[in-house]
Amino acid sequence: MVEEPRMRHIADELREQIETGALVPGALMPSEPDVARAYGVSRQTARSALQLLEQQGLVIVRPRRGRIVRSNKRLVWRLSEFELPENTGLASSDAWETDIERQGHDPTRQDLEVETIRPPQDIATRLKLVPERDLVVVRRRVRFIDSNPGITSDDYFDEAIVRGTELAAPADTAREDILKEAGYEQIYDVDEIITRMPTPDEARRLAIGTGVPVAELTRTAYTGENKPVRVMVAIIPGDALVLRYVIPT
Amino acid sequence: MVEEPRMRHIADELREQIETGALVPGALMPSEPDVARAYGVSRQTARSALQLLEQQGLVIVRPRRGRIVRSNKRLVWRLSEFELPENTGLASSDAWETDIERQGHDPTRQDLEVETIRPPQDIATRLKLVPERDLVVVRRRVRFIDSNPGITSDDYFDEAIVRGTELAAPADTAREDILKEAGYEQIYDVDEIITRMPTPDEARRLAIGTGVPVAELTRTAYTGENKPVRVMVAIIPGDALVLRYVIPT
DNA sequence: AAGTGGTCTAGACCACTAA
DNA sequence: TAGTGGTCTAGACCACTTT
Repeated sequence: MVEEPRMRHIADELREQIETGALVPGALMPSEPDVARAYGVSRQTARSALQLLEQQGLVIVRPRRGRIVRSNKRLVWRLSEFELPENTGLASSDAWETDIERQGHDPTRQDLEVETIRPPQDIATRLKLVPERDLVVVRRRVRFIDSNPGITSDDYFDEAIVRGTELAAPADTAREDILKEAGYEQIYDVDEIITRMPTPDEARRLAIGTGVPVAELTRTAYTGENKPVRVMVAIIPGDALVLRYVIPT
Repeated sequence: MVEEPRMRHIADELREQIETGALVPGALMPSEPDVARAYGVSRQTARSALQLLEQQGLVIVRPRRGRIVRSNKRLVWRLSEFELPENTGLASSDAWETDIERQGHDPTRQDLEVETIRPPQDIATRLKLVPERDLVVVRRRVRFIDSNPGITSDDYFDEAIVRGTELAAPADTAREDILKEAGYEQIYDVDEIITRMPTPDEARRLAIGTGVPVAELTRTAYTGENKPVRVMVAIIPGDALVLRYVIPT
């Protein structure tokens, strides 16, 4: 029988207290010195144990305040709700505000920033553009939930298409039919979802701690002729949302 | 100007080496003593710096071997491919094997385990069953990619429906029309995706290191009468797959 | 003023991997 | 056998939050 490292043992016991509800979401974890005293170990060992729980996503750290048990409540973001009996007739394109509101939260605050840039390689590939030759208009949004940063979502358009339209200017009232009026009707979307840890930059913009993964959702919109006309990249903190799709079989 | 902590500085420099390609995926990172010597810090500080990179998902740790720069190649799993021009007529239900094969990898090995149990609360809720009264048949799979554990996917069925069918026995050749023959035709799916860190148990089953998040995909299949007849829960390592959906607008 | 997590040092022993 | 990461101790100073 191999003896278990003490930090692991301590982490397991604390983990159990969280899972059984002895420590409820929002509660303060015992501090590093507390744990060190309680188990008769050095502060480093206590710290390592608590850091294991961070890695496992069970607690968030508030420097100089303490560690807090994470809540696992998530809001739902419906990314395709067509053909559902309960469908209320919304376009899925910006169900965001409706979704958040319906769940009792406030989605109104959005920071918007519009730029014209040379496309990054991956965006260029998706839009079938040439990085050295073509330009894209990018509309960067930080969407807030109850005044806290919720997700970032960046929309990319071929500059040659949106030049002169509302989409190329920092207006917030842009309707989705602008592209349609320009002769590019969006017929279908392709969504690609990956999971990873945030870059330091993303962690800062979204105000999330280390140990919170993100989902990266890339939605490419195509016309009937399979021409990609829009790429959206959303970075979603792992503990904020459920992504939901309804799929006819 | 605030002076930057040395561990952060070291981590930033190493991160840059990875991003610029000076350290390629698969390469060994400098060891803890190496970094300590190179920067004139204690081993703990060097270790902390390297652990920052782990948290950021840039390296994986092989205890007693070293740290290795992570590859970011991902395979694509198409979760709805209907109505696509290039559609080859596959059912989306088990596109898994086709998808993996088409990308030049081997999906054939699968470990299957079939059990009849009382449903966990969340499964019971989704299947509209009563945990104390009803039973479910669960078919647990570990699907391998090139002989390495790729994802786990657990299928849950109402025991009263599948009793006596192939789905209730540990056979691997179960076709999807078994439910249809029993009078429960699946008309649509609801997929819900969340992102989180793996439980210690999942990390073990999937042979992933700490610092690698997972996506949890829950697919609930419904009949035309909106009766849920099947729940699949897949645990997907963050660095293994891209989840893809095609959505008519 | 007391307490917190963040950082850092300078040691130590262990089990295992690779040469 | 040399090198690696895993664990652990016993100190220390810091900036900031809460009381």
